Amino acid sequence: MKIIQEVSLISVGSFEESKDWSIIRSEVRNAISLIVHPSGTLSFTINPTRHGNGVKPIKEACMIALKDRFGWRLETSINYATKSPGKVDATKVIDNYFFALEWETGNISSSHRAVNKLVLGLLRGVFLGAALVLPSRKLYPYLTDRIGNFEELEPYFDVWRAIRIEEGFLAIFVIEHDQVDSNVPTIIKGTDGRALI
Amino acid sequence: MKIIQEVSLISVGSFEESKDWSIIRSEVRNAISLIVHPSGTLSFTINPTRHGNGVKPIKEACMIALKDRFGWRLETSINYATKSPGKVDATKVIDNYFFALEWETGNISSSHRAVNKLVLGLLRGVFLGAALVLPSRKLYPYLTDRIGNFEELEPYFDVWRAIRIEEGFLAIFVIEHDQVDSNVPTIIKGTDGRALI
DNA sequence: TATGGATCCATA
DNA sequence: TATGGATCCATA
Repeated sequence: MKIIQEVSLISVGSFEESKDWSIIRSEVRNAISLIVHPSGTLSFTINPTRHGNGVKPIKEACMIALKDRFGWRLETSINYATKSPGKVDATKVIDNYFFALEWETGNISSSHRAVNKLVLGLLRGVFLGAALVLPSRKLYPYLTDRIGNFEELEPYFDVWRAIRIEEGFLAIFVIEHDQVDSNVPTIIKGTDGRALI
Repeated sequence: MKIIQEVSLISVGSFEESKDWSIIRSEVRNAISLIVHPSGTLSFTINPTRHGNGVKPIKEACMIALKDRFGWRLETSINYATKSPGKVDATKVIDNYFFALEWETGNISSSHRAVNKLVLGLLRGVFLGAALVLPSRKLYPYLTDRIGNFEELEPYFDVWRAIRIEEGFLAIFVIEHDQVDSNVPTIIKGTDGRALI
């Protein structure tokens, strides 16, 4: 899988220039590059059937790489002191602080929650930085309908940029397939939502 | 239907003390009170089957009342100048400004988008004020699974309270059934999502 | 094609 | 019971 864009949605303070971010960024880039399809190949080729590919397996390889190669923790429950929202997909601990990563291939509305959650962690000071990974609009049509995608979230960026925060960093990685090929198998869909009809 | 709580999530400026808000508030309260089930009765009685009631018809009566009795516009497309997100459920025009209302019975993640959208309208200055209507956690178990509900959104309030804004007002109305009765029919579900399995 | 939604799933 | 998600629908 390739990264076609990186956006610093929130960058207050020096984290963006830190060594920590430089390392984390390269780990995330590296892990994303390890997502291939079909398995056994060296790049991510998608069958261009509209809404033809499920999203569940896509995240796998990236999460495994973050965990096994770079020592991240997966599905971390975050304690925000009081009433805490749930988990984030992956975290890396740096000097007793968390860097949090959310992989967003749920519904686009779920992407709003994901960003809100990362922002909350920054506000509470439990995250030093955070990142969201989501598909480009070019990949979007081939995946389960209404999956979160960069272009549809972008009009809301001003909301998060208006957050009053003392320190915090939030990056967005936009991912896309490397090639299109009707001969590769589609990615299997789960039984969620309305899949069984 | 009854309103069990009203929260001023954002209140910067004088809108909350204005005559406009006093009128709009009473219109919204009035419209919500007109939601009944089964139809023909005088209150909202729900069949307490877990996940047994669809949400689509619930909004109906309220929207019709806002439109027919109080002159609101439904499904208003909002022009936020540049890249604009879509529509809000209902708007009332006051001195060339909009008051916007979102009725949230989509997935809880969709409630995040709804608030983000209202906030964006406030930031852009196209809304003078805004309101979100959503079910209480007590009503929640009887509706389609994972519907937006107040208690699950509440942990995120600090995110929206941290928005840097010069002027704006955002209220949340929490609604609930008046009675529970196993003898009333369940509210019909649509064919959306995974309904047909 | 684009956007808000409605529905049910998986897992702790 | 609680939470993040995955899936397909309806409509303009």
